Amino acid sequence: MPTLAEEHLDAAFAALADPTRRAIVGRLARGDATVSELAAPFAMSLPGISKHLKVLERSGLISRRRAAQFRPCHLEVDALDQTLDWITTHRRIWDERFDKLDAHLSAVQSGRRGGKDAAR
Amino acid sequence: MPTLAEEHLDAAFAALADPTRRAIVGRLARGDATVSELAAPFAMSLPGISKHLKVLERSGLISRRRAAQFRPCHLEVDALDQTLDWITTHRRIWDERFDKLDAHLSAVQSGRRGGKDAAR
DNA sequence: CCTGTCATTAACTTGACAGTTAACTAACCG
DNA sequence: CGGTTAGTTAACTGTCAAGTTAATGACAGG
Repeated sequence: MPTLAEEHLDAAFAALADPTRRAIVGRLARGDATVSELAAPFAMSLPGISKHLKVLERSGLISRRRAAQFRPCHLEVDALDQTLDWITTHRRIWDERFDKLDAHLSAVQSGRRGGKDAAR
Repeated sequence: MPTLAEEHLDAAFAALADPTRRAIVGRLARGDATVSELAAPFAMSLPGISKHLKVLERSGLISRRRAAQFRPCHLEVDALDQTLDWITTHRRIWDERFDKLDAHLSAVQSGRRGGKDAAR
């Protein structure tokens, strides 16, 4: 039973797994842009870009509004932050693991009291 | 022509897009583990887990060694950091955009000199 | 050496996604 | 109204990934 946050991470990470979409996110980090503006750097049909934008929108990473015949795209930085949070959290857990190992080694070096849990 | 780093990001983000694989990474952040240990929490066949591990390994997020008939898995935190770097970089670009906007607004408020670049 | 344990490979099914072209919708502009 | 610009939807193709079961490899230990 995946939580809602989990499902959102699925979509956000999957969206970021494509280089075209990462480039689009990179562009939008500098400010909103229309579909044509976003498409310009790529040797890809407009429908192709449109699909990428739909993927990004479903993932919550971008939103779109209507302005005349344009559809300006906007980076939703909160969604990006959720992916950031997941990674930093687990990165931190990893670091804490080393802290514990260091503490253990220090204890062993000074106290010299048994080697339980040394290696699996 | 995607750079090597780009390709690696493709694989790393794609690997993290799956909840099972994220859970495996989460487990490995707490320390190395064998395939069976990693598989235990999941209602999935062992070959299924094996495939996920292969995806994680190809992405560079984990490595495996051999110890008797076990294949202990190890989190490669550098690969995780690369994804972290990509996101933080673009997150920072986004923040700087606001800085510029603020500067612009301040300038407008004090100096009152023309509205170039107001909206696209 | 043969049996059990740990794990992978093989073969297959199913479903999703990237990309295309062609056709369509929506809105401005003259 | 008709044309133009901006973008999406439809239909189709090819590729790749997730999951399964069944068979196979690698190693420890009596």
